[in-house]
Amino acid sequence: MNKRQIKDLLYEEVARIGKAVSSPKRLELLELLAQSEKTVDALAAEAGIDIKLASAHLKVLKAARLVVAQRDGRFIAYRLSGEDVSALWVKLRTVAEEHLVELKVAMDGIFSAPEKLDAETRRSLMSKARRGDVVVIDVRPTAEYASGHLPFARSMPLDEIRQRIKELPADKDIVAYCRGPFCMMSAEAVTLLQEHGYRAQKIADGTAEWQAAGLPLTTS
Amino acid sequence: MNKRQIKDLLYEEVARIGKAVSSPKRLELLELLAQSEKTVDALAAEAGIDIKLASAHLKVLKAARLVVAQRDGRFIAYRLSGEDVSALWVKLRTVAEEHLVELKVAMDGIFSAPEKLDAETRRSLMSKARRGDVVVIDVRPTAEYASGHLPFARSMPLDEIRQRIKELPADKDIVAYCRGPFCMMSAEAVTLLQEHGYRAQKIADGTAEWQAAGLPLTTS
DNA sequence: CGAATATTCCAACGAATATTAGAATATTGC
DNA sequence: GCAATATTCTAATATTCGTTGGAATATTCG
Repeated sequence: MNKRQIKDLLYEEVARIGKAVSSPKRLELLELLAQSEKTVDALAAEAGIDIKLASAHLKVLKAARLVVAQRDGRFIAYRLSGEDVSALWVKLRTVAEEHLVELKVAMDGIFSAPEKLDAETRRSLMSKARRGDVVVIDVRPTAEYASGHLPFARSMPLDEIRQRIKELPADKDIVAYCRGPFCMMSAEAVTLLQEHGYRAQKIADGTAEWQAAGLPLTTS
Repeated sequence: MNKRQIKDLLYEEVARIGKAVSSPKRLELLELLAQSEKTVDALAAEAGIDIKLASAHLKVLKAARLVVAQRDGRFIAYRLSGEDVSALWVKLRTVAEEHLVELKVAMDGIFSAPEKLDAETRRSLMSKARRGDVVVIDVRPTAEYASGHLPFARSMPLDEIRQRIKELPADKDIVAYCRGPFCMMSAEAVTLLQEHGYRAQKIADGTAEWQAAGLPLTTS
């Protein structure tokens, strides 16, 4: 084997990862799995695709070793094969946000731009949350919250906010987050809260972004 | 536009980046461009492909905004559109190295495994280099060295080592680096130096890895 | 065991992609 | 303006990929 053949082989292997992340649906599946492990039909339902198609995409992700499957009774649960996979998704999205004008305008135009956080903002958010000056709410489904959430955040799933809104203090700032910058749940939560007179805002970070920034999550 | 359509659009955009990095040749081109800007025929020659094909791949990378082209007289120089692109390449390769068994065995088997560095090792290498306890040599072509190199490293291109070997101190440890873990130049340099009685070793880092680890480069 | 559920496998189609060859374009230097 | 050089564009082909429908597999529950 000469140098050229060796190199071809090495880049070929890395391209397997590239190919795995070259499909929009697979990226969506990865982002969903970055929240918590999920079954095939849960993934299919959330991504709005047929179960067979979801299964096919998951097979590709599995072949690239980005996800692992585990049978649990009648269901098969998929999960990311490591934190680094989640970090790769964040990196891809960040590069896209940075360079693709089309994505920038899409995100600006469609829903109110989520607050991008820098290291300092993240730090100050945490100290305010620790002191109780702000209430950080995680509006994702409870299973995702349980799988890992921002420190000091309390679970308040989007579809329970209406009923449970009185649990929130009316005199404090409320900060909502969900699955990340592409997720619209926190925006809906903020609208809902503001309609009820709360001071609410959202942040762009989800747990994947938080972790990719080198900050710890809490698992309950 | 409903939520599903918006999401489809967003993931579609990110997948443009994914598609761009789904080809082995494009990854190789990205790694080459992470060293320094280069012309189309230089890239084609280094990657071992036809100029037309290189041009086609570069067009794809350009459409994904990962590279930018600038005409310089008769030549057109391509360069990465940002540091984050280089970081994306490193991330992809790292994920591949971590999860793909095939890549692990390929790297172990073919040439002696390069030393993976952790934060502590990098720090100690720099302080030894600063004190002059080790001599760090950059064995890439001079243009790449000029475009950015490790602090305290001196340029000693692979194909000049034979002639210039006496410039190196025989009583000190020599540490060679090149374009990264896939590049074989530092391994060749080490073999050459050891044959001449030098205490030489290589590290896996190139400038992209160094930078991705959050450490600064020097430009001359 | 047999029905129900969850998931995967297989086959097939059209769409997108990589690669190659040949023509066309843009710039430089005479 | 013309020849030389560097690069891109166009067209053509083989291959791969995404998606869908129907059949097959594995597990649980009665």
